[in-house]
Amino acid sequence: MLDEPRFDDADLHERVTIGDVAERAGVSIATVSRVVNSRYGVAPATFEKVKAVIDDLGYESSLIARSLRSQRTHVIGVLVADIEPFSAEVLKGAANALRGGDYELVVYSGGHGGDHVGWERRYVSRLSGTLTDGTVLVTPTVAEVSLNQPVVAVDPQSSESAFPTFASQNYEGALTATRHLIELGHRRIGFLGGRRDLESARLREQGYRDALHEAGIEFDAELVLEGGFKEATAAGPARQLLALADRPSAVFAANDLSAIQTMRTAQELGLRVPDDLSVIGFDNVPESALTHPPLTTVDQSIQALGFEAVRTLIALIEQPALRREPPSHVSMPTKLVVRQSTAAPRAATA
Amino acid sequence: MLDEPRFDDADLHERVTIGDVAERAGVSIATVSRVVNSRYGVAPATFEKVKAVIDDLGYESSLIARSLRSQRTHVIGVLVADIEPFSAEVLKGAANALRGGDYELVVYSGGHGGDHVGWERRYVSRLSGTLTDGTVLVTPTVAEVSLNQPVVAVDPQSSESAFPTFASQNYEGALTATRHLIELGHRRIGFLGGRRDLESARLREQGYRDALHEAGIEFDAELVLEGGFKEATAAGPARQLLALADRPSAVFAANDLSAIQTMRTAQELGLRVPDDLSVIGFDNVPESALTHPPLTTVDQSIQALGFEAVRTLIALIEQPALRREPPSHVSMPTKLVVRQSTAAPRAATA
DNA sequence: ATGAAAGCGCTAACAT
DNA sequence: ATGTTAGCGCTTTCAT
Repeated sequence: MLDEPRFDDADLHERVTIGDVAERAGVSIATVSRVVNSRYGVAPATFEKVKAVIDDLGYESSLIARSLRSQRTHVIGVLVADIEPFSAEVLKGAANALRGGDYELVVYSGGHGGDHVGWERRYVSRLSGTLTDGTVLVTPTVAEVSLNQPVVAVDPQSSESAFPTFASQNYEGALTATRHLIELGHRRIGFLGGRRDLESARLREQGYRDALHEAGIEFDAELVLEGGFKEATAAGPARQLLALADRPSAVFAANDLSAIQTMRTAQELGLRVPDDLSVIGFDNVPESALTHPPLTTVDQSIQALGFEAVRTLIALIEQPALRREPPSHVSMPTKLVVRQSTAAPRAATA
Repeated sequence: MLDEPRFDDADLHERVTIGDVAERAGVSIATVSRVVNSRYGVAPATFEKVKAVIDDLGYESSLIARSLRSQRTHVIGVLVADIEPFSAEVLKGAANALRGGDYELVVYSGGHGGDHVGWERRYVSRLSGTLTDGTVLVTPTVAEVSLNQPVVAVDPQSSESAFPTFASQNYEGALTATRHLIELGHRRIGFLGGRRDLESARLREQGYRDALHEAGIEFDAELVLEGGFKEATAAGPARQLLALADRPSAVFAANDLSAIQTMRTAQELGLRVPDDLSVIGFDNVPESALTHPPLTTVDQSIQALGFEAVRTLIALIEQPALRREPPSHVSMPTKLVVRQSTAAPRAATA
């Protein structure tokens, strides 16, 4: 029982290397390596002796040193720009796909919130061919990444890409969301768009436009702003939308985060949701249920996206022949989740 | 525009190494390294020339190779047993602390859900001294990890540990949760505990016991089971609790995941929540608002835990002198969040 | 100002 | 069966 615990030099043990083990066991480094990797050609007695020393010293091979030399690391990399509700759900799905298997997961996130186009190119080349056996790109800012190992993307730039992609039926989901508002009687519907470089953002906008069109509602460019998918970037456009002289009675935000920000902005402006303003989001991240009122949104199975992406990646890693096949482009269904942030407009029955 | 995109050899570009740059620029590897790391002693003309080649070739230094040689990597490691709602919130907080700074984040998760005691010892030694400048341990299974670089822990084994720890006021939170049930009129209250090796689990059980005691309710060992904090491990104990001849009218689950599992089990057994059974959780992960009915729970600021842990870790990395100070043990307040899974017991007013 | 060379911890040929 | 050796891509002395 330590009286006054301290992080002092006694705790700063030097790392035990393969050389330490070799020396102590009286064998060569190569032999230790063989034991560690259960290679053939080690005498049972030597094997046991080395194993004992390994246990004794508490040796663990350095993944980094090993990955520098050998091909397979049994590590899957996931590259995210930031850890926020959407990517966190992807990660949960990815972790789920790995459970029980013999792959480990390394998530790499830049500290800059991915505000730099091409960040993943940088990270991919910094990590791959080395640490990981394959990489999952989440909402990448580039459509192509050249790499000497398998890559798949979740919520890609384009589903025409050269590697497998995993997305939801964004167009259909956006149609459904907008129709929901129209059916409630809204005619003046704002759209707070996402990152235009992502296919998902483009398709959601198209769904919005087409739903208006089929309902005979004229498109008004004033009502369409880009919110960038993040709370910080959505704040300005949301305010702009709600400050309009002829304010929309409803806003379809291209993801939950910007929908949540829209609700916050509405509140700041003294607008009540859904009485004065209906808000609908997209994603159905868990956070969307925590708002007041709870957010109506379009559910996409984000975890399933991450799950399938990892499954496919592992298949690609283990069966190189598959890499010659045309890449699959998975598109998953969405579902309207009606909660309490949408209602009929106050003044109208339209 | 590719007609039928394929992942073929043309895409499998070899990694550009420092040697490629050196060769192309007609300088030595050492010089390129100096340019990359902005070291002194490079002629302006050489500097520019090399920089041009770097841009041209799209060279990025390998983090792995670099970390093998040099001390500082500007990467923070977070070790989690699995990516589930709790750890995901910690990660969001950690990412938040890194935003705008010049550290990057690597999350390492074993594929085995951390079902192996001491897994983090393994991962710490596999990664550290190399890839990362410091490590955040999340819900570790060991109290001490010896390492030649700073370590901090979130939701530790013990807040007596030799490194800084970050936890919530688990005892107080559990008191509050149990009192809430008692105030509603419950007398027969089950407790679905967590991983006993974690201090949080032990404190929550103590809070439960003490709240019963102060209310003059006799402790019944039959009503206390260990649920292991995960849905899979909680299922059995939850069923056992609800199948009791003298079934509890309320259950306090030691975290939200086991509370959610308890609600699910109740439903399977035909029990309505909260009419036939009240359920209260602990954590307030976003998922807790998604249940039917929404879960009453004790909120802990999980993201803040992750945030502060990273902040402290960075301070420890950048100011080695701090490592000689006694480690801080942060304890954050909790808050009861009453939603709809708790109510007065049906038959009694107690 | 620049290059040659050693070496970080490890694996994989190649010897023996 | 085991050891020797050559790197993996990089940083860092130490020469020049």
